[in-house]
Amino acid sequence: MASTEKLKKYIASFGPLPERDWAFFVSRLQERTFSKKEIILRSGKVEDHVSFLEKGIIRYFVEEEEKDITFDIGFENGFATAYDSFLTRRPVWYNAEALTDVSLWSVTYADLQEIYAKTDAGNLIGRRAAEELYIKKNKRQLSLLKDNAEQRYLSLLTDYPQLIQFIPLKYLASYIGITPQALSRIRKRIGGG
Amino acid sequence: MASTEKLKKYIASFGPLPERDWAFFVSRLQERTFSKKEIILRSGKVEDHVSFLEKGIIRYFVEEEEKDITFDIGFENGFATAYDSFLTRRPVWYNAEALTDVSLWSVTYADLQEIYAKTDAGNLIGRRAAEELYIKKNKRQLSLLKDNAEQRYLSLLTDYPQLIQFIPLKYLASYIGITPQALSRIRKRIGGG
DNA sequence: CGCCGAGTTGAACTGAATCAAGAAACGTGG
DNA sequence: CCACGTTTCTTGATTCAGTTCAACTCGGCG
Repeated sequence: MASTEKLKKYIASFGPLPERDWAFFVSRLQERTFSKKEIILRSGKVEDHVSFLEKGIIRYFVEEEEKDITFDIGFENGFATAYDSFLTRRPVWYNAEALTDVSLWSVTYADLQEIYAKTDAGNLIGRRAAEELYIKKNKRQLSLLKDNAEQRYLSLLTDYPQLIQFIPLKYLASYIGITPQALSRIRKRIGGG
Repeated sequence: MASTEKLKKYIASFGPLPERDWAFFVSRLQERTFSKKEIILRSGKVEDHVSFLEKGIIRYFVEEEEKDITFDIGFENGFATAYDSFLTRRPVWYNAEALTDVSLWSVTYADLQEIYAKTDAGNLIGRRAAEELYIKKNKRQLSLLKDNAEQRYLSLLTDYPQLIQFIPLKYLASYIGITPQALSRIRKRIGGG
């Protein structure tokens, strides 16, 4: 029973969004919900959706020998998809898991092609999603190169203060690129958390 | 007087490429050349091209206090662009510099829109470029999280054995995320290079 | 020639990994 | 709702990869 209001506001912030385009877009949207710990996309599958993360947190991880690595985290109010697989139609080599109850507004690959063909706003949305995902990776790459672990943790704190409390320390640590022990010590050192 | 053969072969490898589409695409291509150490894109400008890197090596770097950080390297036979700026039409906050003499096949933003509108293959090309850039970032992100400096250097060696010899050690070190001293020692330790 | 930036090497230091053990939190079944 | 086992988190001790500071070499270029 969720509404598409948040998504509409988000998309409208990119540029003009004719009511007609929006209506067509909405007609192709499907709501998908997942409960905490549920796997959203499993390694070996092809990603068939671009989704707006209406509610919840998603982690993307690869399974390495002994431990797995959380290389990306999707926060609410942004796009979420295994974009490389979505574009190439080839299987993903990583997994996506709901860290909390999650609610998505999704369009399938086929529907998106139709949206591209029939609306101007569709192209804007598609391109903007691509850009958002790309920019996020770019920012993170730079942060991994120039910031130390503590600075990366503090950035997360300032960017998503309400959200990181729902993420188990071990996943945050992996995302930051350090061990759980090290993150535990950072938290102790800097106080509040 | 370069030819577009390499580019054609590259694009044809993505999927079917009708001669008509290719011809239209080529009509919008412009060759751009830069000599070693020349700045290709300066911080504050808007990226107006998506380019195929026909020949040469490009480094992308941010200027930090005292030293700068090479966060990306473009190698020949792949797409090269400041994709975030290209999509958003907003200024870049980093620089692109030719590490060797560089030769590019470029399309402008405006021309690419026309190519999208008038050809099917255009969409394929645009999407594939996006995907290539995204995948590269994804791979690198994972590598920064799970590999140590020596492994990252070895990956570079195996991926671009002929090319890394043209890149000054200090830029490679920055790209890997370590100091020049540390890379110098890694090279000594592992022998060849 | 002498200068200058790039690379090398050494020594001391530091942030984070690893190994290990105990404490807290969490989920499941009774 | 409690008891149990399992997972997650914390804390300590030790080790290690990479930084920093510093001196020296090398090669190109005025």
